[in-house]
Amino acid sequence: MKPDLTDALTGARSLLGWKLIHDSPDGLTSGYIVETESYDMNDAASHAFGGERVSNSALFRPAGTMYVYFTYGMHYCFNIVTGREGEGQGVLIRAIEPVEGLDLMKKRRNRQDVKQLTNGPAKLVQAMGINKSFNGKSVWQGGIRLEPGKTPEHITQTTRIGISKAVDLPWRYYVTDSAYISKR
DNA sequence: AGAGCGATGGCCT
DNA sequence: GGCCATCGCTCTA
Repeated sequence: MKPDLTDALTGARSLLGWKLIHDSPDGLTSGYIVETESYDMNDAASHAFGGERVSNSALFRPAGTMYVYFTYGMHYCFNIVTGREGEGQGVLIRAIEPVEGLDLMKKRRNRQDVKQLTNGPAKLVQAMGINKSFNGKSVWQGGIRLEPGKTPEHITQTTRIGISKAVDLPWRYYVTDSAYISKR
């Protein structure tokens, strides 16, 4: 059983509710995906805009490839590639609801408040122990993986966060009732 | 509740 | 040199 990663829009919606799991040497952490954003190659806000380069090449691999990038000099963010190889599209995972490994998440984040552990793209990456070494690898082959979670009751669609181009595209999705999203 | 801002480094022009 | 798909702290209200 897999989420529908046919394209970035479908993928962003389909991934909501799926359980993201990282079985690391330090322990297992997991959470339900509650907030996502779509990006594609024809989208000026996307890292894929302008075509493939060394830094964004993972985005041009097959659906299910992970794209992990470094930004603001200190943070990493995590995407799941959608579409076909060469299309340069994907879904940014912006927030998850913590499920397993809460103590480990607190330690990695150096925060105790459960609602502050994973309610942002760089926060969940830190809490889950995701790093650059996963860039280019696939969610279908171990390490970080997806399992069916719980189907969201209601989904809100709105504009994306933290971008300066294509700001009006409503390509952000979140589980309406979730207490673990980055922004309402 | 919301605005402002510093941290910090890779990448593009 | 300037820009970032961010975060957490501080200040004002």
